[in-house]
Amino acid sequence: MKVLTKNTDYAIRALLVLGTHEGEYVSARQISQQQGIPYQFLRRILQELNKNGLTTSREGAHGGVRLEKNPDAIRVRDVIEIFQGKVELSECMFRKQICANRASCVLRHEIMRIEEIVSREFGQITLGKLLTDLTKLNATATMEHTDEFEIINSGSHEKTDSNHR
Amino acid sequence: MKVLTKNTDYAIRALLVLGTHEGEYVSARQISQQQGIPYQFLRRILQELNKNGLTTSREGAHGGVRLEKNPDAIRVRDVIEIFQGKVELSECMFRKQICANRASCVLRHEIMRIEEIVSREFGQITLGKLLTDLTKLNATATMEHTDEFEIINSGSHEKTDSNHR
DNA sequence: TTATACTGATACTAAATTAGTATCATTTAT
DNA sequence: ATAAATGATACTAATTTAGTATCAGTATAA
Repeated sequence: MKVLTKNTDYAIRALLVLGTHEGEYVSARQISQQQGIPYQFLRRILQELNKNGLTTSREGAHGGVRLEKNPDAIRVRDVIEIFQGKVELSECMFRKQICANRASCVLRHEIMRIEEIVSREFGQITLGKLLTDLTKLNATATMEHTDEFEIINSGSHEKTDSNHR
Repeated sequence: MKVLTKNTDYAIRALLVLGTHEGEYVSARQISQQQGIPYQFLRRILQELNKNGLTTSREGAHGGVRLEKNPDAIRVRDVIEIFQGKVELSECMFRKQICANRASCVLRHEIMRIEEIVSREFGQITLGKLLTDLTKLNATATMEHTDEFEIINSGSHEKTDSNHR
């Protein structure tokens, strides 16, 4: 039972990076490398965030993406909805044929209730909150190396795409 | 964001049918027709329920599947876990590389919390409860035709598989 | 004025999951 | 014997998720 897809996961991590650089434009390449997210995949994700008004971008050298909205106004639920559709009954075998069958009707009722809970919970987690958590975590973390909160993606199979032609 | 797959959905509906015939063996064909579930697909689902001890079966003519456990002892969560894996972090991009990255770490923390809530909620819904709901629904439902709670699956594309060779 | 570092747009492929179908062997009631 | 059932398992199709590639255009700065 997968709750978050990579899309959403990467998007939130990217937003966290942007959140630690508020006002600045950060390039997809930089985020990709810092977070170990496949470059081209990330690019599409960032474009999607742009289209949804969470970020804005600047083209050309020294360009990149910048957080547009206030971190406290960005809810994890919003991001989930961009990439995975509504939490509440998006995939609905139900709405189309509402209670065509009473057995699915009673089940549906319970599922809707739980989906509402999940929606509410994800609606309460803002980027601002995550950034605070991150700061705390970084503060506690026995102050060693790493000037960022990176600690890359344990030597996985993923190439960060080193296309510096 | 799909919460239940067809597998799970069909399984629960099948269990509801069995629950309304406690002690009796009901054939896959019968359930398939009553609920509009593709026959072969349902067969595999029932075998899975058997293997997990929720039901038992009898072969041959007049055979079928029978509820083995008490409806109050069957939780929707159990069924979900059979077909979709654990609610809590089954798909874990996390457990394998726990907090390799602090950004995913803060996110993960929140997701785990929500998954626990979901798990708890689904753990509280038993087949017994659904059966009660169903009975009420049937009682309220302006007593017309339909001697069962069927009202088949609105003329869909699915064939119930009329393989009566 | 040209090389470089970027984004925009979009098409494509690959992998994984979900959904559904088919077949054959065996069992059991009649 | 035959029909109605399950057991086991292999197969296909559809959908979703993940990832790659390419080309056009823009801004900076040497």
